[in-house]
Amino acid sequence: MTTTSSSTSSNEVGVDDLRYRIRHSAAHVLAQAVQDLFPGTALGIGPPIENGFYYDFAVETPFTPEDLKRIEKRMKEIIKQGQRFERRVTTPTEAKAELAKEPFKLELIDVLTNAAVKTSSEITTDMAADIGGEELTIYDNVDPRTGERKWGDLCRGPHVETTKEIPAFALTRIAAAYWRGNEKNPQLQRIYGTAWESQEKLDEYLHLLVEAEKRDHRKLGAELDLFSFPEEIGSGLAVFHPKGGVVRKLMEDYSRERHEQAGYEFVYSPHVAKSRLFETSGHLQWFADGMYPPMQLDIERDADGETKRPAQDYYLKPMNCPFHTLIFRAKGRSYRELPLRLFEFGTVYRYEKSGVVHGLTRARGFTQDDAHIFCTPEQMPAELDSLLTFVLDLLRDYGLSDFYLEISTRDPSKSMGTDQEWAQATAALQYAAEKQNLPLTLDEGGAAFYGPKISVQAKDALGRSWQLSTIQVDFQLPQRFDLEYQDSDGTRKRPIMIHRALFGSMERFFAVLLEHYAGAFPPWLAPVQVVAIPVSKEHTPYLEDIVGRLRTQGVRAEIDDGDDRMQKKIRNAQTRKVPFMLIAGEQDASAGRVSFRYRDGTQDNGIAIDDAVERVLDAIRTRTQV
RNA sequence: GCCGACGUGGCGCAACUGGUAGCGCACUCGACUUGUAAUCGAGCGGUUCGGGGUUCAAGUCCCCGCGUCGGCUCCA
Repeated sequence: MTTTSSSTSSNEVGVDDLRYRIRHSAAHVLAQAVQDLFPGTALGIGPPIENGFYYDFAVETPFTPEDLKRIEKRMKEIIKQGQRFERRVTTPTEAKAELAKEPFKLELIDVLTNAAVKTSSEITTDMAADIGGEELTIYDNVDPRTGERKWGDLCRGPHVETTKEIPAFALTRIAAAYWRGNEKNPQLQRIYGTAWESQEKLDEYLHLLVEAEKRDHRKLGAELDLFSFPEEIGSGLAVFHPKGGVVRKLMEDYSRERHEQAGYEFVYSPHVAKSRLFETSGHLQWFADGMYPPMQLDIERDADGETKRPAQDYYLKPMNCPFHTLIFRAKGRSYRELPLRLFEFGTVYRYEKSGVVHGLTRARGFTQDDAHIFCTPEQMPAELDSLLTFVLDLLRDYGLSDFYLEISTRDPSKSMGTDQEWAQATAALQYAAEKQNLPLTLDEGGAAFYGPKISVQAKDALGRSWQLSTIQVDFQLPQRFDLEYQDSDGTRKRPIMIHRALFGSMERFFAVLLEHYAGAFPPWLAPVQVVAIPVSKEHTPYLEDIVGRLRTQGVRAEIDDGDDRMQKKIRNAQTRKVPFMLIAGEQDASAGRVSFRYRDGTQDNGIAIDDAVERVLDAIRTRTQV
């Protein structure tokens, strides 16, 4: 599942937390089991993580699922022994002698004991969790009866007292991971596991995984006939089918309506542009890796085949901002026009590495609900403030309600502009974010190349966090494009640009909603809102009248007049996750009434037709879930 | 991009250590006409992702592409 990790999750573990100790200890048991079963396996690192733990190993042949079962069995034996975790302080020299056969541990000792390196970003959080500390310590696993040392690992702890205090765990998957997270380093084999303070908690977590799999938007997308990724088009490039098209159109329509009310103006821009544009914007310098290679057009040759006029490079656009700056620049601008808010559902293309493409949440072509706000420095704080409120309100209308904010700051190695500009922009964002009274976290060095950002993270029905909206302050593009407006005193000034996308991308937001609702969209978004089911054929005309009434009111209502039995029709509507089933047989028809069945199986029988129609319309109008 | 797994009719799966493909759902047709999750019967549908190779014989083995999945790195 593609979620950003959440630091406010209830699963978060602090160093002293019981779960942290259980998971860290489980990682040690895992490593001991692996070294028992596969002698000579060198160890990487094995920290606790959200919901579990992992350990990296250097092995000749990757682990198989069968190996995993054996390892799990061995771990259970170790846990049963009740080995004690014993802390032992050591020195670099001693530790190196002891761990002479562990090349990766030797490297860690060097990194840890080298003060110059220690303060740098060389040490990742996971590494620090695993081995970092003021002094070097080794944790030994000791047989409680004989006192014999069974195993040990360079580690700062803390751990549980004995392995018996690992009440419930499971190994979940095998994967490869680069040593120290750097793709230039060798790849190790990583085993992931999950561990909890009780069997119930473990079962709960495993159930959550099953639930998440059922809700997987890629699966639901096929089942509900919403979208697909035809191989012929290319990896990461989706087509929306009619049913998915309805949902997407409704999402866009409502968004448009709200943007109109909030003072945005709609613009359109093409999908390709000459290299010059992206040179000016800085994309070719800073974002080229994420762009499709150029198309070379308009080359002219003479009779000998010699080039008379060189080719022009055209690029697919990876972002909409350069185009919007050109709209701003298309004429002289006055302070009276500011803030100028330009909105576009802009489709962009990014050359994602083949291994990262993931359904609609990580596509190579996607449509941003993108806007760029050009304003004066004085207007910026108020604009950011109202913008954040607007964002959160709109997301709530789509059924999300659990948010936290994240501020991403500059990565000096991947950005342009001056420190002062970045500081000013970051401060403005910080101020706006704090006013919202939502949890706020810091993502150091996570900003785009042109400016810092606030992102709105939303949690879905399963408690998973998704990065949705981003709001970025940008001093750079106005400079690079030499944007100006004339102020009231007649002088020319440079506007500030705010980039913002609420849904991030329509495709990703579609996927988030699909998973959030497990395919059971609220009536206002449901592709089919009502299915009418006659008990027998003779009641079809009766229901046709009602369906006709609903349709004239704009309701997406159908009648199932096929040859199936009623029970089958109910099952079909249920599988399609239609919010309202309207059923009528002799009883209802003779009384001018109709019966409801909902997706959860509840029914509400004998409702007067007027009331039934109003009930449907009301749910749609108020965007409530049924 | 890297490591590993995988790729069989629209979908979900089956086919022993190589002997030219079966099932369920969906779809089409026919019969049945039934108050809250699957009526019965018949039929249509696959050059087993693409291209090469090994073999008397390849869905099964080998190579190269393309794509998917789980991670790593990266990211909306």
